[in-house]
Amino acid sequence: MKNKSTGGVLSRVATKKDGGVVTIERVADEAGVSPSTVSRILNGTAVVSAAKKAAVDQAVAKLGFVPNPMARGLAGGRTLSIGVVTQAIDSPFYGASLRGIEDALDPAGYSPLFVSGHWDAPTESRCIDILLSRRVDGIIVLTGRLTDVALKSVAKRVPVVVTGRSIKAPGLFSLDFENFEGGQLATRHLIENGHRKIAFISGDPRHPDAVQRLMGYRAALEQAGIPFKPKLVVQGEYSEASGVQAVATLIANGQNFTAIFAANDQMAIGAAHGLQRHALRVPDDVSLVGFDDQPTSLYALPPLTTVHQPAYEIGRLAAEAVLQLLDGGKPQQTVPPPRLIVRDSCRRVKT
Amino acid sequence: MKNKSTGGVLSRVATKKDGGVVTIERVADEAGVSPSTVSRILNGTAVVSAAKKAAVDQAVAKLGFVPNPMARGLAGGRTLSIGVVTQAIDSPFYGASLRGIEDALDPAGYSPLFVSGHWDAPTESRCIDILLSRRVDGIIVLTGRLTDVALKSVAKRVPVVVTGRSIKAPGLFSLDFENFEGGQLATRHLIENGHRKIAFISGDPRHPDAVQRLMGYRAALEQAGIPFKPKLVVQGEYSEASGVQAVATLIANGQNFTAIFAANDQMAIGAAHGLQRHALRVPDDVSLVGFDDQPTSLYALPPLTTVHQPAYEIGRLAAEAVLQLLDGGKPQQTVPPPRLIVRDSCRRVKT
DNA sequence: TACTTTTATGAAAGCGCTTTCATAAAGCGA
DNA sequence: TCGCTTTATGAAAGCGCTTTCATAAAAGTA
Repeated sequence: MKNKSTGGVLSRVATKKDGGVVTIERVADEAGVSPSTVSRILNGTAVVSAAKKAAVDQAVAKLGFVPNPMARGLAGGRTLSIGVVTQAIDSPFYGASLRGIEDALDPAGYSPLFVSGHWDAPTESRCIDILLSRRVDGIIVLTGRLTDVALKSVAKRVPVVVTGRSIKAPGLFSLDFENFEGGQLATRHLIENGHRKIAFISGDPRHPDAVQRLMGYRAALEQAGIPFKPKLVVQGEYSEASGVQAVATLIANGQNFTAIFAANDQMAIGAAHGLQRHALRVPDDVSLVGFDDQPTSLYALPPLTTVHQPAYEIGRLAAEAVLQLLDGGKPQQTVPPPRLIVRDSCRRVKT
Repeated sequence: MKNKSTGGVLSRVATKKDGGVVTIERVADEAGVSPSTVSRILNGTAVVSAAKKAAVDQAVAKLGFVPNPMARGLAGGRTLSIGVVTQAIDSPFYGASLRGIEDALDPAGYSPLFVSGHWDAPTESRCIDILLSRRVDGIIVLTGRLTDVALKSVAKRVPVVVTGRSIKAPGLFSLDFENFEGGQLATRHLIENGHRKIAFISGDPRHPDAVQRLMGYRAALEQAGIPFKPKLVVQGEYSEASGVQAVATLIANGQNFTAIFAANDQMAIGAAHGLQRHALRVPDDVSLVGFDDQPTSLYALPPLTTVHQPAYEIGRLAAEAVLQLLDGGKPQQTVPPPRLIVRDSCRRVKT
C-alpha cells in the first residue's frame, strides 16, 4: 500500500526484492489458478467463472502486475504499438495531429511510435521499414511523399491509414481533407471583399493537398469570372522563408495584386514579412489569407484570416481508424469540412 | 533482387510465401551454423571464426533477415527503445528537441517512445509508468514537473537523463541550460539600450528554468544599479494568451515601462499582440525581448530579439547521454551557453 | 608424447506471454 | 438414469532470440 503514492508500475517493475519481477505465473499462483486462465481474463479471450476472475483481479492488484509487452508481442504476434510516419515532428501543424493520435491510442492501450520522413520518399520508405522491423500493429502516414502503390503494398502487411489523399485498398483507409473546398473558400472570401488581383503562393506540386488548394483557388476565380493569371501563382514550399521569397518574386516580376492567398499559414506569415520589407502593409495595402489555422496564426500581426484545418481531429480520427482496421472493421470516419476563420488580415477593397 | 527497389525489410517481414518469417534459425541453416553462433555474430558477443562470420553475413543479406526486437527484448532484457517524456508534443520548442533525440538515437539502433506530460506532475508520473511498463531501456525527461526525489527513484530502475535542472544521482544525468545567464543577457541588452523601466513576464514559478530567468533579470538590474520593482513582474504561463494578458495587467496597473522581457518567445509574441491592442508599437514605443529563439520568432513582426536556446542540440545531447549511461559510461555533455539574437524588436531609448 | 588449459561452437534452457489441445466437469434430452 | 454435446480450466507447446553450459578441437606445457 505504501507504494500507492507513486501511482503504479513505478514501484513494481524490475524490483528484485519481493522475489523478482511479477509475472503472470506469480499472479496465477497467488490466485490459485493456471497462467492460461490469468491470460484469458486479462485479454477477455474466453469465459471464465466469476469467482476466478475476482481472485485474479485481486491478485493482479495486490502484486501490481503489469504484463510485459514484449512477451505479449512475441507470443501473440501483436505489439500494441502503432507506427506514425510524420513529415517533421517539429512542425506546428503535425504536432497537433500527433497529440490527437496519442489521445486516441492511449485509452486503447496502444502506444504510438513516431518517425519523421522529412518530406522525402526514400526516407519515408526507410521509416516504414523501421516501423515494420519493430513489428508495429498498424501504421498511420500523415500525408507524405510515398506513392499510392507503395502504400498499398505496405497495407498488405499491416493496416495503414493515410491522411491527405484518397485511395481505396484492402487494409488501407484514407482520410482526406477537402483541400479543394478550402482553397475555394479562401479565394471566394477575398473575391467577396472586392479583390480581383489575387496572388496565390502554392505548395509543392508533388503534394496532392497543395495541388487541390490551387485548384480551389482557380475554381473560385473562374466562378467569379476572373481570368486566371499564371504569373500570379508562385510556388513555395510551405515554409516561412519560401513565403518571403514568393513575395519578392511577385514584386520583382512587377505583378499587380491586392491580395495574397497562401497555401499554408507558415507561408502567409512569411509573406506578411516579405510585404513589410517592401513597405507594404497588411491588410491596408494587401489582404492576406492563409491555410491551416495554426495556433500561432491567431497571434500574428495582424491576426491571420485562414482556413481552419482540424489537425488534432485528423490525428484522432486516423488513430481511431487504424484501431478499427485492426479490429477487422470498416472505418467510416470523415474529416470535418473546412471553415474560414476571419480575422484581421483582410480588408474590403473599393472597386 | 526484385525486392531491392523498396529498400529493405518492407519486402521481407511477415511474408508468408518463401517459407514464412525469416528467423535466426533459418539464417543459421542457410549459413550452416547454429543459431547461437548467428546471435553471437549479430551482437558481437564472442569471437567467431572469420569463415563462419562471412557465411552468416551472406545468409543474412540473402534472406534479408531482420531480428525481431520483441524476441530480443524478451530474451536479452533490452528493448532498444528510449522513453521520452515531453510536456507537449506539439509545442514548437519541444519539437526541435524531439528531432534532436530522434537523430541521435537512430544511428544507435534505438527508437524513441514519446509521451506527453502536459505540464502536470501526476500525468507525468503516469507517463513514466507507461514507459516503464513498456520496458524502455532508458528515459529522457524534458524539463517537467516531477520532483527531484521522484526522478531519482525512477533512476534506480533505468538510466534517466533530465533537462532543465541539475541534480546528481546514480543512473541520473541532468543537462541544464544556463537560464540565469540567459535572463541576465536579455535584460542587460535592454539596459545597454538605455532602458530602465523593464517589465518582466515570468513563467510558472514551479519551473526551475522560469525562476532562473527571473533571477537573471533581477541580477542584471542590480548590476546596473536599477532598483527591482515587483510590480513590473507579471506572471505568465509560457503561452501567447498569457503574454497578452500580462500586458493587459501591466497597463491596467498603470505601470510605466519602455521595455518588456518575456521569459519565452510565445509570451513575447503574445505581448506584442497585447501592446498593439493598446496602440503601443514594437519597438517604437516598447522594446521587446523573448527567450528560446523559436524558428517562428524570426518571422514575427517585427522579428523578435531573443535568447537562443539550442533545443535541437539539447535533445541530441540528452539522447547521447542516455546512450552513454546505458553503456555504463559517465556522460559529460554540457549545453552550449545562451546567445542573444539581436533582431528588430528593440530600440535604443534616449535618456 | 601425454597432459592440462584455452577456445570456438553447438545444444538446450529459458525470457513471459498466448494459444492450441486435451480433459474433467457440467448440462442436456430422452 | 445413460450417453451425448457443451463449457471451463489446466498442461504444454511455442513465439524468436540470448545466454549459460557442455564439449570437442586446438593450443600450450613439460
